[in-house]
Amino acid sequence: MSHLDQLNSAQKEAVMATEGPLLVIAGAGSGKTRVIEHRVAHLVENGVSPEKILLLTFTRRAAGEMLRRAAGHVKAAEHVEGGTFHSFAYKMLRKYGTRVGVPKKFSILDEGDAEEAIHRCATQLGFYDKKERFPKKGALRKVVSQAFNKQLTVEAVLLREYPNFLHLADEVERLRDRYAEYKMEKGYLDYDDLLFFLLMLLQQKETQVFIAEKYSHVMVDEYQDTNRAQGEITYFLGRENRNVMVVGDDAQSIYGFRGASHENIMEFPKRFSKTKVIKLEENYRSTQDILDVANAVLDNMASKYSKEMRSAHGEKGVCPTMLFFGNSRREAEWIAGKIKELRDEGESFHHQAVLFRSTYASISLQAELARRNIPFQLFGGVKFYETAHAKDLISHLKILVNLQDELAWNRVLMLLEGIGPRTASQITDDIISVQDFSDVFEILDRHASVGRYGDGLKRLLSLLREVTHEKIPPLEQLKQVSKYYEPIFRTKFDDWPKRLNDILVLQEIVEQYKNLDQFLADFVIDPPRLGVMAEAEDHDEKPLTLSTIHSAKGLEWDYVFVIGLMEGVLPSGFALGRDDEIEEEHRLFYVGVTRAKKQLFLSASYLSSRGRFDSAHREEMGSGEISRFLTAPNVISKVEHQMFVEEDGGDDEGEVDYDDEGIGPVRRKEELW
DNA sequence: AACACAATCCTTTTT
DNA sequence: GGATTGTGTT
Ligand SMILES: Nc1ncnc2c1ncn2[C@@H]1O[C@H](COP(=O)(O)OP(=O)(O)OP(=O)(O)O)[C@@H](O)[C@H]1O
Repeated sequence: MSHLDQLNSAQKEAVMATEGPLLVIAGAGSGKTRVIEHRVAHLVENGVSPEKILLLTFTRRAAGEMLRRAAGHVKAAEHVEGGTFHSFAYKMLRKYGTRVGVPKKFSILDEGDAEEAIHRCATQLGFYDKKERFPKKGALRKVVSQAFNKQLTVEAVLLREYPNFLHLADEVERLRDRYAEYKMEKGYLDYDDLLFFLLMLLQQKETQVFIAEKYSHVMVDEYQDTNRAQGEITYFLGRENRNVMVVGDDAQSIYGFRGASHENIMEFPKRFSKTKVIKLEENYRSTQDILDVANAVLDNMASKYSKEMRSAHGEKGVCPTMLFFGNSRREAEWIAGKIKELRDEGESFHHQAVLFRSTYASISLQAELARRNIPFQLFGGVKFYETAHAKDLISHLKILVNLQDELAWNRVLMLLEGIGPRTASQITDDIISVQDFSDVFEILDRHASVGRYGDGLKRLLSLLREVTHEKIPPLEQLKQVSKYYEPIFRTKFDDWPKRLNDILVLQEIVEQYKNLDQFLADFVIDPPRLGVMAEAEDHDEKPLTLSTIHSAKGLEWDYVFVIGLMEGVLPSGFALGRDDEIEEEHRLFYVGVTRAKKQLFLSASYLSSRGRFDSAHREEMGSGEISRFLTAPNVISKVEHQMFVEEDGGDDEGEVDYDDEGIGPVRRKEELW
């Protein structure tokens, strides 16, 4: 029982309340996740088998952290079940999907695949034949997805996001229906379908009974990040035995763009009668100096999240620092220098993080870190599984697993010289009408008589013959495919040397699988943790973290730098002029600030690195002003300011001339604002 | 029907 | 800056 000593009384109460619905609502760093950890340990110690405990949350990163921490106290706890809602849905639907009409074998469409599918549907419906411009696939996917995630009509989403296409609501709705049919016909599920069909499954009484037997306790972390579907899923998971605990912080709700809101938290006690509500009052993460800033930020928001946070240790700490630079390269130089300095004083890279609103805000810093040989790990931005070269290779593997995979075939064929959309579609249609490889070979053989692309098809044919000839391990298959792909790869990408390493990385990942099918599923649902940049690879030292604020949720570091605090960056340019979105940006800032344990740096630079290209958007991006979240009087009065501005104002395109001296900190207080 | 090049549009955060 | 759409050529 010793682990219970690591909890305060409110936390203990939550841990000991092992029966009945429970809502833990508390500010950042108050030990909510710790409650989950210890509740798992406590349950396991009291005889609950770990497989009967289900832990869920929305983001992969938070899920990983939660599972890691939950396994930390009692050995057996490493067998608890859980992950993201999506990964749980995938596992359930694999086994029981047919009960709700999901094809027996299905594969997952990532965003790019989904867009491709939607494009095909829209083309089939003739929406691109008309003279009038029809929204492009990316926009269409967004509308369809948002309508589901926010539970809105297509019309309502259009009104908000694409008012210029409002008159096309009927067509978009027809497209949505067609897309839904298409997916069922072809055995595809997109991310939203995972939640949709899981919910459908859980609505069946027999599933509820079965789930109640399989899982005695369900816990959801970061509950404010759940949207309507996920809230319903939680409800049905707990409906039979009512042992559901959700934890969250309404002030940290930052996924409004996909339909998450604090409503689920507020509604929880209504959905589950006799819910025990526990609030945690003390903050164990940050120094009081940091919390003072965080409290001020909370106070500035339109909604009143009146949770005054105070440090449990009563530790005052170091005053947060605000830094202002002439341009983003100077910002990057200074921050990289500071990080190095801290490391040399004994604060390892691993305990420091740089956070930003969107990945592009970190580009200068990435370059600078690489230049200084500082190892870092990047979270957010383009996912490995979304890069064109990875998708090319993966498509070949998908074919091997599912010969009817139309989208994969199309992609593979389009890579060949002389084959464009038209020919690719024709050949694909022929192929998916047959059932086994020998027939496919025959079809390819037949098409290979066309001189224009015959050679390419013959190469493909011989590759396929080789990898299907006998049972060979996934890694061997991938190696063959890579060899086949190499010449295509070199022609297709001018920057292929930069991408080459990814191909080897992919092989390393595949090496761990005996089963291609499993690999392909994991690759999209639970992608391997490899944010490790090439720069970091030959270091033994654990890397620095670079992360979007979204992906930093639930995590903490001793030293945190939040960069790019300008109007148009944070708050994002997209949010300007929309009150509800500004509010969400504000919460995002709050999340960033509350990641810091010991010291917090907040930085802004007058010109972003792409500032001069962005003339088209400069207006809405807010002309280089410091973020309103920072200039609020009650915030700025709680931080120390340092200015680093050169006499000439700083030219971003200047010659590369690194000079760590020369620009001294100029302490100012009020003048600038 | 495919391709190369030019003009034009759009750019976030996650699964 | 990249992605997509349009135009002219093969
Ligand atoms: N009772 C406690 N005594 C000492 N340290 C604690 C206690 N509770 C939590 N902590 C520590 O405080 C930090 C924050 O805890 P935790 O991550 O559980 O907070 P959280 O409420 O989940 O935060 P967030 O809202 O940011 O996800 C962690 O380092 C945790 O180990």
